[in-house]
Amino acid sequence: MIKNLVIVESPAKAKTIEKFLGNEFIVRSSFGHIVDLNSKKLSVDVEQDFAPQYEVSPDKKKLVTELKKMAKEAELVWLASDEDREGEAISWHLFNTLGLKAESSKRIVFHEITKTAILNAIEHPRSIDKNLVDAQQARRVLDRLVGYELSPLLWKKVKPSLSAGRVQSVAVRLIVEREEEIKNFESVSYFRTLAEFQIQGKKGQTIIAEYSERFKSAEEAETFLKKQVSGLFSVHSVEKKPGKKSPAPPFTTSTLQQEASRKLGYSVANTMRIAQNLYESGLITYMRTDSVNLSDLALNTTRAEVEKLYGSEYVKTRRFKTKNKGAQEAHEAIRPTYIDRTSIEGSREVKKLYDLIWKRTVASQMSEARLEKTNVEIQSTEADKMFVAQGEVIKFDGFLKVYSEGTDEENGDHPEGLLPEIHKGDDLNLIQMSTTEKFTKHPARYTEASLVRKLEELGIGRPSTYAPTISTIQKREYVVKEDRQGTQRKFQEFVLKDGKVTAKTGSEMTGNEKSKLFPTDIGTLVNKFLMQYFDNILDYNFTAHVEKEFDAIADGQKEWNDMIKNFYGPFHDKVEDTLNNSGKFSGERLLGTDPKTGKNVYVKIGRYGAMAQIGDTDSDEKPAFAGLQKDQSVETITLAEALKLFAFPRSLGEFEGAEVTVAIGRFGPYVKHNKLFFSIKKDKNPSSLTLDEAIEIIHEKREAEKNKIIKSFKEDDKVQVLNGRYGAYLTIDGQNYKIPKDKEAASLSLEDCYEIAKDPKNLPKKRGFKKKK
DNA sequence: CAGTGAGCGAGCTTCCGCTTGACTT
Repeated sequence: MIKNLVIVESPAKAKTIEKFLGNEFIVRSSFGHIVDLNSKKLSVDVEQDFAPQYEVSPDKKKLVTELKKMAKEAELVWLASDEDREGEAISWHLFNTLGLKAESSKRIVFHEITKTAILNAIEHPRSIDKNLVDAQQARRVLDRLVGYELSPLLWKKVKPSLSAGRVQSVAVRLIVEREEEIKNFESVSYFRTLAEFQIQGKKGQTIIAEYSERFKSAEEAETFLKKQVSGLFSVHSVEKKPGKKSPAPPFTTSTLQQEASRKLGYSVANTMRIAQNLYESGLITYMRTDSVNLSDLALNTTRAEVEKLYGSEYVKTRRFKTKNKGAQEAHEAIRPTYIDRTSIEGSREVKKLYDLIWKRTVASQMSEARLEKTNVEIQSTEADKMFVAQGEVIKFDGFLKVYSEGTDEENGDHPEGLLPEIHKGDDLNLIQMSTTEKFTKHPARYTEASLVRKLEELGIGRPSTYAPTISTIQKREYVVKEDRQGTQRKFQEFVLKDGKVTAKTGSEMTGNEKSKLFPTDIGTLVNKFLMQYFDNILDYNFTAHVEKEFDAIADGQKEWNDMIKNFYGPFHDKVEDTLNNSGKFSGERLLGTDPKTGKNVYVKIGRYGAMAQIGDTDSDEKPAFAGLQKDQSVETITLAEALKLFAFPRSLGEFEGAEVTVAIGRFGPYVKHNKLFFSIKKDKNPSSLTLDEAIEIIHEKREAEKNKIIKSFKEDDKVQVLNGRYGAYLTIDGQNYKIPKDKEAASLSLEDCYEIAKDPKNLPKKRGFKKKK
């Protein structure tokens, strides 16, 4: 007989709480939502007040059966899902699905996993807040209607299998628009002037200052420098001002992702995987949170730790308030569970992330750094404006002590950090002055992490969806994350030294990009389509606007079905109208005419992606088609490049009595020989590939094939033991089997292989998600 | 995995948020 059954959302949380509660309580987890709308259908009854048709999620069936049984046996069931919109809905679904009764179930909430918080929650149960549940239903239904009406429209008008949604489509829009800004950006050059002086009478004491005017042209810059040949320099003013710096608040999901990207180079998904690992080992608190709040327990232990490690002058207890409006704050900030664990065991990447979290948490509870800022103005007898040098000296490091231990570039020594002792009226000797051409920079492309920051700022998406959203827009091929090589750029420079001005030119790399998000042709096209017909949903304020309505529903001021009705009417009309009254949206671009045939040459997005086309679709003759290559774009491809694509398939000659051809397929360029395909690697150009090179590619592939075979059998050539991406596996007549862990792949006999194939356990499991293409 | 692209039509694709494993050839 179970006395008390407590249900929380996360199994790791269940384990911890069970320890606090003693043996009259059993704690189980729901693993998040247990019911959802069916993914194959709309599952919203538009005619019946938008009634959602919930089903137990397929992967939760077994769990629900177990929980049902336990709930029946228990005297009291405590619904302890998170204290936010989704959490309230989870409790409500548990109540309905498990068949609970009001008199034998209670709803409790806590937003930190400490003994006091839990015991306090048990003392103050409440009932399920149906208004909050309704706000969640509105959110769920709205997202379903938008996603499941817009996506099929895209399948018809643009390309199959595409998707659109309240969150992902705005993420794509941000990236597309940033790229447009960059394309339209006109870089302007200017000249920046730096001078190095020596303080008279003080050997070796130098100071570097910048002239406070930037010159627009090389002529202006050169004239200025020539004038300075006869200049006399002295200190016009020295101003010292105290300053201070305060630590950042503890981590939320979004700030953790940003910092781990900046300082450790982790992708957003990688950070979350490692954090999950730390959480499950009990080393950090929950990693999907929008709160910067620390529990009293955490504040106290951190204070003690700071005092122990650095002394009492470094202690400053702070409570941070979240500035983020959409925050629901069901959890604490991300922090080490035990702050006195200054380091942990594990892989390098796990240790580094823990270290980052530890430092950020500790620093947040330390005193501010005190600085002294110095501003020196230097005058020239030959110039109207001042040369300025700025210095910053740390008088008391405070929280910076913790950061300076790591490899943190942001707080590394600034060259202007230290200024020599200098006074008003000091005379200065000019050592050297230079004026260098610089260029204004276009706005930065998004990284995964900076995109998350922007989404959070707009209140779009939640801690649990930032990483999946970024993966979705890449999976749909709306955006790609990649490195791109920049170009060399020349710049001019004038140097004044020993009374002479010399002109120089230099060259520098510009436009190098590392792990940045670029829109693809299809991403750009889908965005254009959605902006044309559904700009209200792509509006950066759309989410903020509906969130206000969800809040009104949660406050009981609005019925959720009314809200959905008001939205759905015009939205659905627009979907229907677009469906019936607009043609295919292919982004077609006329490049020119084919010199051979005189026919028009187009590029556009088709059923299988970007393609070039010779001839008109409505003419009697069927047009010729050719797919674009991976690195080509509908936006930038030229007529000559497009025409080249039609030179395939191209015959190279004969090899071993069969024709060798080169062509470009769905997966890039390939060589075909004897009905076999051989991919051409990126370093070779298919347009200029020779027969010899093709034969070499064939030999390489054959060699690789040979190494792939661990074992084959004369008696039955259908049976092979092969080396795959995930280790050895067995294949019989095209069907693959796993090799049990207790068997050695290389020493399998033919009988062993048959034996393995008999056991259905060794069949590869079907993937949980859909196959690619 | 590799011959496509109009149109015919079958059958498929798709959302956001809450949570972990299971497991890929």
